[in-house]
This record gives sequence, structure tokens and C-alpha cells, in this order.
Amino acid sequence: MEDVAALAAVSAMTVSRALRDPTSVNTETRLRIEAAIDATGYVPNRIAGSLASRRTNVVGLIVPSLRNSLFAETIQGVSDALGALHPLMIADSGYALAGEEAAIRAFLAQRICGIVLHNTQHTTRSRTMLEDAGIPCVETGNLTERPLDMTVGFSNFDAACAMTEYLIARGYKNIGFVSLPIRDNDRAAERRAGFLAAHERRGLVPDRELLLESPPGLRSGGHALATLIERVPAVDAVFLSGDVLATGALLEANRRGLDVPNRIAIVGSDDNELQEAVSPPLTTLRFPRYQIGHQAADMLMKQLRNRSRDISRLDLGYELIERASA
Amino acid sequence: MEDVAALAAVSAMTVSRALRDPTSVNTETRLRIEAAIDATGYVPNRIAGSLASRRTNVVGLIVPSLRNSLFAETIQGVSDALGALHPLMIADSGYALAGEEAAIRAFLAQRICGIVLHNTQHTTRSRTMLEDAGIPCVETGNLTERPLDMTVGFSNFDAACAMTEYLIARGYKNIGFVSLPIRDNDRAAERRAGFLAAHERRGLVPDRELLLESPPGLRSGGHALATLIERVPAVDAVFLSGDVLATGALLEANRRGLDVPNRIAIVGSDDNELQEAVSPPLTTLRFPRYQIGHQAADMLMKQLRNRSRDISRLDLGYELIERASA
DNA sequence: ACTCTCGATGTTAGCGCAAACATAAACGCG
DNA sequence: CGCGTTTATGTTTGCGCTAACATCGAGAGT
Repeated sequence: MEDVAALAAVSAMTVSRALRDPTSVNTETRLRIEAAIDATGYVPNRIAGSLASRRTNVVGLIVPSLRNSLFAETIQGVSDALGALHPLMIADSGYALAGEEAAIRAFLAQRICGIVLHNTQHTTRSRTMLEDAGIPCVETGNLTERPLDMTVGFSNFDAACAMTEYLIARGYKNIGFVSLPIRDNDRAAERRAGFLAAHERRGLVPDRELLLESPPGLRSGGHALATLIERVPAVDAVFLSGDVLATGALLEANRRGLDVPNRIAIVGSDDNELQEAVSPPLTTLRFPRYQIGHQAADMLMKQLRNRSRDISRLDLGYELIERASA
Repeated sequence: MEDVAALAAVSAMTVSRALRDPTSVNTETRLRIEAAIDATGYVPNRIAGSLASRRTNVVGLIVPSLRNSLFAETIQGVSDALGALHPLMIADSGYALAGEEAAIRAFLAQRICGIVLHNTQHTTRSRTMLEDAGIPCVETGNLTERPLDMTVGFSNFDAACAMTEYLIARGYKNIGFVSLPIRDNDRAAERRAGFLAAHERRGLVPDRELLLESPPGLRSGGHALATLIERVPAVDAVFLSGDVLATGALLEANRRGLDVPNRIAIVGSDDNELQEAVSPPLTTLRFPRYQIGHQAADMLMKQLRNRSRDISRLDLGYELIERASA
């Protein structure tokens, strides 16, 4: 920076100012400085700047998995909202609370200015670290009642409940429910709770044999369908809530020559192009995952500027997409 | 850190050492320091550390898009290989060279210690910035002859060539080729070149009418198939190289009642669970995307330690997965 | 006993910036 | 015309750590 300052015949401080707030220096001076930067190929050192100002503009994001395309939507939303102003540091928790804690610790050491979490369950240590750090934090993935700081998303409970009531209303009697493993996964747990609540509201008692946990994956969805049919031959509908499980189940049903939806209805969640393209097209829940990421980052940035929060809980809802599979 | 040092009755320097290399301090001292860290809730400031040591341990990664599940595999590979030692900063270029340049500039300001790029085309400014920065750089996505520094991946040219020769060998005469838009996408360009080269090797002249560029997406693959059939009714095979184009085309063929592979063969690339699950299962190319990310990060870290490179070009190859669609 | 080495720790200085304050010139206004 | 006020820039200091060197005692070899 000294070199640039010398070349532009100003002090380093003026260069620093020109870089951070171009309006704060005289236009002529600014142009001289810009020319000097160009000539020297100077690249500002944000590390030094961050140390001096005691804050960075880096935002941290922790998702359960990086390879899951669902989270990819949210990641893209966050990245787009942050734009060029805030570099993005990403880590995956591996669906484990301990993994999240390790990532939080690493991020705090990097003195991130804010954090987005795709989880609402945390170790106590994670909680205290985040509180002590005093940085804005947005939890996404599931809308909790008592967020650490801010939260944006949709209610997995409500969504699953709505889908289940939809199936009940259409006359299905023996409805199976398949979710991802519930351990350390509040989203899956909420959905199962929603499934059960819908039955309770209608005065029905769900068959526990029809509740299943399944790893993610297309094939896994097929297995889940097979398991449920074997356990309870009378099953007439299955709600597979997670990833591409429903698509896998549908393909399996087709393979077995089961008539969907007359012999068995299949519905899913996390709508995507594929679910519409299969035959019959799947009735699913659609979640605004990109928007969640975008809004989360927006809320974070707003709080970084204002130092005052306007909303701390934002429900972006869900859509039930009716197609031919139920 | 002063607090920790006082509590452990040592100097700040010893605390710093204990943190960076626990073996360099006496075991008793280390335990006292660890206890003090625990008691005070001290979180090291890597920003200050980085400034003093003039290096960070942050690795940068730039992909064309964050929402694309193909890149997600590579991202996960990079993240897993880096582990807890190296925080990961991610940006997307939006499939644009200018976007990549902006991300590189931002990363260099953050003084990343190394970078992984999923692209082998760069603006001249990008190139000079990376050279001047003098940090290790791994290019993935397409194996270039003259990498900036290191490269790991597979040859899109070879893979497309092999698939095309496979189709030719099976007797298909009018082979269509669909790729993603080629502008600023060396991978798509290489694949088309491979397609053309395979014809040339066999002394065939491909019909230019059968070359198509298509945006990504399932539906888009269907459209591409429709377009090719309309243009050249005699088309008897289509190679859709990119994303889920082939799956979309297959679903469209099924919808139209076209016999695959007897009326028309459909083959794709980027194998995944879905391509195996559709009917008929798709013949595709499989690329080791996770491994590419993992190896790229490994090469980066090895060079950060050794300061000497052992390999600068690593071909992880591809597989041609034969199934029933051709 | 004397140096020599080596492990363990301390001291000094400075990384490259930005906050806070200082300065200096230009401006407006009664 | 003198005063406060504003705009544009400079100076000093320190952010929290680590590199480099200094120190200091314990053990080894002769």
C-alpha cells in the first residue's frame, strides 16, 4: 500500500480510505490512486484490515452435507445474496452435532462476521460459543420457536401435517411414512411429528409398523416401499419425506407393476424437475430453498449494517403440488 | 491470549506455541495451558496469526455453479480432504470468466493459501493475478496440457470420443450430439471436439444438423431430442453430454413411445443413481468427481508442506457404463 | 570442571492495515 | 473580517499474534 501511496503522492491513509469509501476522497485524488493501484497490481490485504478494524466481512455457512442438492439450492441463495461484498466460508457437519461444533469453532477462529446454520439442534458448547461471539446467526432448515438469534425457513411439522391430511382427506386408510434417520436431524423429526399430528387431528391412530426410517437415495426409496408392503400388505399410500426417496419408491412401484395411485399412492417432498417428469408425476411438497438461503443472508447483512434487527423469524412457507400420484 | 498465559503462568509465546505445535512445549505446561484455555473460553484469532505469519490456511474453491450436483460432488471431495486444518472459501463464477476473475480477486485479498478452480479457461488478468500471488493452484474439470500449476481430472475429449466410437461400433449411423452451451465452457467444447474426432477416426463425416447446444435441465434434454428428430428424422442415436440431459431425453422418448434403443439409442454422461433407475437404464460415462476434488485438495496440501511438487498432472480417467439404452 | 548441545521458555519487533485524533485549507455568514 | 464549520488529508498508535533471536538450565562428553 505504501508503494501505491507514493506513486499517487498521497499518504497510505488516503489510499486506505479510497479503497473503503471512494466518496470520502477527492475525485482527482481517487483517480490518481486508482491509476497507481492498477500500475502496481496492488491487492489489498483484508487480513491486515480485519485485524486493525477488528471485524471481517466473511460469512460462515454450515450445512449437513455439501453433496446434497437440496442444500445446494440454499447455498446458492446465500452466495447470491452475499455477492461480492462478503466472502463465504462453507463447512459441512456430516449430519453430526459434533461436526457442527467443530466447524463453528474453526469459523470463530477466523472471526467470521456472521453465520448461517442449516440446523436448529446444537451442542451446548456450540450455543455458548455462538452467544459469546456475539455475531448475528441465522438458523434455516426448520422454523424453531426459540431461535438462537434469527431464523428463516418453513415448518417441517406443518408441511408434513398438511400432506398427511391431504392423503387422509382423499380417503387413504393405511398411510406409510418414510423419513431420513431422525437422530440429530430435527427436520426429519418434525416431519414425523407432523405426520402423527395429522392422524391425531382426524382421530386416527397410525400403525407404528408403517413408520420407517431410511437412508437417502433413490434405491433406498425403493427398498422402503418394499419393506412397507411386506410389513403391512394393506398399505394404500406412502409419504416419503426426504431427498429422492419418493422417486425411488415410484420407480419401484412401476417395476412391480403396482398401479399408482389406485393400488398405492406415493407422495414426496422436495419437489424438483424429476418428480414432475416421472410417470405418474409425483404429488409433492415444494420448499423455497433458494429463497431461504437468500433471505437468510439478507437478514444477516441487514443486521450487520443496522446493528438492530427488524425480524427474527421469517416463515417462507411451503406448497403442496398436486399431481397424479395420489 | 494474555489471559490464558497469565492463568497458566507462562508467556504468551508459549501459549502460541502450544496451540500450533503441542509437542514443542513440555507436557505439564501444555496441560496447564489447555486447562487455562478451557477456563477462559479463549478462541484463537487466526486473523492476527495470519497477519503475523504472513500466511493463512484458508483454501479457495471456485465452481461454475453451486446448485449443480455435479460440482457438489467435487466440493465435498475438496472439503473432506481439507478436513479441519483448512477452512474452505467457496465462490461461484456463474459460468463466466469475469465472475471467476472477481472471485479470484476477492480470494487473493483474503490471502488464501491455495486455490482450486473448476475451469481451465481464464482471463489474462486472472492468470497474472494467480501467477503473481505465487500460491499453489489446481485446475479441475478438464485435463489441460498446459495447466497454470497443477491439474487433476479426466479428459472430456477422450471420454466423449470413446462414447462416440462405442456408438459407431454398435452400428449407429446418424448420431446426434447435445452439449451444454460451449461459450466459456471448455468442458463442453472438449466433448464436442471428441465427438467430432471419433467420426473422423472412423472416416465418417458427422451431420452438422445433428450438433446441438442446450441449456441444462431435464426438460431441456427432452426438447433437444425433439429438435434433433425434427431436424433429421433418420437420427438413430443421441449422445447427450451434460447434466441430466440424457435422462430428460429418455423420458421424452418414452413419452413419445419411441423404442429405446431400437428406434433410437440414448446415451449420456455423468452417471448417477437416476440414470440406472430409469427404463431402459442409460448407458453413460462415469466421472470420478468426488475423487477429483479429494485429490485436488491433497495435491494442494502436499505442495503447501513440501514446497516441492511431485506431480502436476493427474488423470483420474472415466468409465463407460454399458446399460440397455444403446 | 568446562564447553557443547539441546530442549524449554522468554523478549523484541513488526506483520499491513484502520481508528482516532490532528491538521490545514476552503468556505460561509453575520 | 473573524469565527465556526466543513472537507480533505496526514500522523500516531495498536489490533493479536508469530518470526527471529535471546536466554537459561540440564545433561553429555572429555
